[in-house]
Formats: sequence, structure tokens, C-alpha cells
Amino acid sequence: MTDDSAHDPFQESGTSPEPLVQKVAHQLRSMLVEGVIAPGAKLNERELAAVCAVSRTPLREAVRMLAAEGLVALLPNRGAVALALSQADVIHTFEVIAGLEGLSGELAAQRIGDDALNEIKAMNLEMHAAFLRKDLSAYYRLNASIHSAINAAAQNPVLSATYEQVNARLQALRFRSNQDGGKWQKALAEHDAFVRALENRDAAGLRTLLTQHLYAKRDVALEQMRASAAEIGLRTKPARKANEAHAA
Amino acid sequence: MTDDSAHDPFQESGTSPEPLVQKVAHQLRSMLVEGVIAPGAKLNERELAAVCAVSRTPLREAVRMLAAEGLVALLPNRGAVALALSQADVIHTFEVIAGLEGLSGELAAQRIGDDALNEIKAMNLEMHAAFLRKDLSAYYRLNASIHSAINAAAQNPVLSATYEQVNARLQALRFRSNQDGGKWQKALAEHDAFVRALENRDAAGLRTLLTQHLYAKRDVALEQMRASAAEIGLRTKPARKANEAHAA
DNA sequence: AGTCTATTTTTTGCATGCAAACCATAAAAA
DNA sequence: TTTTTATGGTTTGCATGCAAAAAATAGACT
Repeated sequence: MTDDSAHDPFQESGTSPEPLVQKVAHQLRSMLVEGVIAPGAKLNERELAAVCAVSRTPLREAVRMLAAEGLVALLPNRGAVALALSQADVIHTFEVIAGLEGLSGELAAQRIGDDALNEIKAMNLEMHAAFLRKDLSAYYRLNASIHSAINAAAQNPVLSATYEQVNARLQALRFRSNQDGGKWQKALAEHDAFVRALENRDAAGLRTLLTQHLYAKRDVALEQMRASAAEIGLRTKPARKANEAHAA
Repeated sequence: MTDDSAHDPFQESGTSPEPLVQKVAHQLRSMLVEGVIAPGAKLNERELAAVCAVSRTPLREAVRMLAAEGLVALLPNRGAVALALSQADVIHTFEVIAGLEGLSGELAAQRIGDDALNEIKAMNLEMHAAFLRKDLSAYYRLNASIHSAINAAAQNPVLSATYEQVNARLQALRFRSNQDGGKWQKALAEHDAFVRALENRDAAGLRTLLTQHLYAKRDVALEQMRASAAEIGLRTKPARKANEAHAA
């Protein structure tokens, strides 16, 4: 727990035969987060083992890890399915994320150094630039980087790891784009406020700002969920009991 | 994620051949939390498989799950070791736990029903009684139950699961007993304050109370760590670089 | 047609086997 | 004595094999 994989006293450099489980877990995580494996989809061991070019054993171990992380659900004698969040799940998850990010902000405001603060300022400016250029990709990347930098500034690896684990479950939603211009402006203004709060070392203020920011994000996500749910509802006539998630 | 294992639409009753991995994971979790496997101790696959009366395969899968939960660390080509928290780790972990429990309190104060509140009141009284009778075991049990009830009252399964996962890492410390009488009285008074805050539906108040309560608990834990560390230091002469944990 | 039952096919769960990496003990060299 | 170098045993990592459970398919019956 001391820190992450970096600079541990074991296996110094080059020759690092990282265990297959880790590689596979990483790969599956990507596939889940990027939607290559759709929410609710069944994970076929043989098939995925082939994709990852390993035998079923390390694949199964990786799947169990993802289950412990809450990214897949284990169904006894029926394998695993990719996490499919209900609306209630999304609400609950954002509640936790908001709490964790609020804590991050509170701590970051107390602990951030000038260099890290300047880096965040720089990224915020770049994000504004990306917005003006309508460079969506850069915008999202910078947005994520800023939040990540705030988390790092909190200087609590346990908090970072916890945050990342819970947040990964939301990534599969991919609730990006299609928010109207007004919300965009609002989001940019909020980020400016984050920077100001950091400058002023206003811990309570940054906590509040981040918490509220996350709740706004939650609403966007929920709206998008409802939209795509309705869309699907239109395509498939019969009232079918939707694919629901069953957590471990 | 919808909820925990209970009442899921699969496998109704009696004939529930629960997967071995789950059983083993549970068993190992207990062994870690109860100190049967000491912090820093190496987990021998063959040996543990024998203890759990299963083959190495499900045991390995369970160990990977515990690794994802942060209860053990995986060392490439060297198996797994039980989590051993450094002082910094304890500080970081309590910081997160305090945040989560604060959030729980805040939500619980908003959402608790009268029946649940009464149950907490009752448990609090029983805890006082246990204190007067010096019934340590009952005291700790009730104490844990109260915190658990507050968590439940927050009505957020994601929060509960996250809390429990992070908290499990601290359980292995077993920082109980040997706090002096003054701290005991203080702890009891704090619990009374929790009840009052719940009665008044004082969300912000309960958040603050719980957060501070957790920080006090952290200090007790740290003090106890230092005490036992010093004790060990006296026994073993040479300055040895202590067994450190390496998180996933 | 539609539903129920029987059979085949697939998939999961678990055990085992084997090679490579690690650890320990001891012998050899500095 | 301390440090290196062999070497045997142990342990991990991964692949494979097999039995039980689930899913799919086909057939019989209403």
C-alpha cells in the first residue's frame, strides 16, 4: 500500500516479466471502460482467453480481480457479466465519487505546492484553448488531467486508488459530448473556480465546488442514460425486462 | 452493483452450491482480519489450499480478489503477502475512512427513518450498559453495529461496499482495548452526540462528529502502532528495514 | 403454432502437471 | 571470516484435462 508499482525494491529495471494476470486485467479493464465489452455483456472465458492470447487460468484470475473491483459481476456457474449500472447505481456511485473528490479537493487545497498549482493553471488554460478550437478530444484529456492532478495534489495514495476504482465503474458509461453550450461554459467557469480556490488554499470552498461539479456531472450522465434508454425502448417494441446487473 | 448477494433472482433457496472461490475468499478475509495470518506474512499457496481444503486454483483466484481489495499485495513470482500498513498508510487510510464515514453520516441524517433511529438509540444504550459492566466484547460488537447501522441508514450500497472494503484493511490492526478510561468516556459521549445529531436530522453536524471521531480513532491506532513497534524494536536488536507493503 | 421434455453441445468450475523462477544450504574462493 | 558460486528443493505461474452445470437444439405431445 505504501505506494504504487513504481520504484519498489524488487525487480529493478529492464527484465520485468510482469505477471500475465496483471496484463490481462489491464487489457480487460480497457475493454470494459472503452465499451469493447458492452455493459451487461457476458464474458466468455474461452473467447477472451483467445483474444488475450493466454490460457483460461490467468484470464479467470483477472476476471476475479475485476469482480473485486466492481467492474464485472460473478454469476455462480454462469461466468461473469460486464457491469451494467441502473439509474440508482449511477446515483449511488456519483454520491460516493462526489464525496471522494470533495475530500481530494479539501486536502489538495491544503497541500498543493506552487509548482503543481502552476501546472494545473496551465492545463486549465489549455483546456480553455481546446474549447475555443472545439478540440473535443484535447478538452476531455485536459479535463481528466486536471482532476487527476487535483487528486495527486491531495497526496493520499489510498484516496487516489479508491477514487480510481470507483470512478472506473462510471467510465463505461462514456457520458461525454452532447451537452449543450451553456453547460460547457458552466463547466469551464467551474474549473476556473477550482483554480482560484486552490490559489487561495480554500479547502472548504474547493470541497464544495468539486462536490457540486460532480453532482452536475451526475445529472448529465443520468440525462444521457435516460435518452439512450428511451432510444432503445423505441427500437425494440416489446416491453422486455432489461439486462440488469447483479453485483458481487 | 444493484445490491449484495442476498435475494438475487438466481438460485432461490436450499440448493445453493456457492462457488468455492467465494467461500475461500471469505475464509481468507477472516484469517487476515483476525490476524491468523499476520500482517506482512507470506501466503503459501499449497499450505493455504490445504487449510481451505481446495486445490490451488480456486485459492489463487481468491487471493487475486483480496489483492484487488487491497488486503494482500502481489509480488511477481513471489506470491502474495498480507497487507502490512506503514504509519503513513494508516494515516492515509483513516483519511479516506473519515471521509466515507462523514458522508455516511451526512446522508444518514437526511434519510434515516424513525424505526432505524430507534434501533440505533437502543444499541447506544446497550453499549453504555456494556461499558458499565466492563463487557468489552459486547461493547465492541455494539460499537461496530452502530456504525454499521449509520452506514445502512445512508441507504447507499456503493458507499457501504466502499467503506467496508477500505475499512477491512484497518481491521487487521485490531487496535482495540488499552485506551485509558478518559478516552472511553469521550467515545461514549461522542456516540451520544451521534444519536442527537440523527434525531435533529443535523447532516452537517453528524458529518463533522463522525469525521472527528474517526480522527480520534486514528490517533489511538497510531499510538498503539508506535507502542508495539517500540516493543518489537526492543526485542530485536539490529535495525532491520521493516516488512513493507506494496499495493496493487 | 405452442409448450414441454429429452439429448447434444457448450461453458464453467476445479484439479492436476510441468517448466521457470526463487530460496536455502553448502562448498569454494577471496 | 566474509563473499561468491553451485546445487537441490520449494514455490510460483501457467496450461491442460475432466466432470458437472448450463444453454442450445431437436423431438414429442397437447
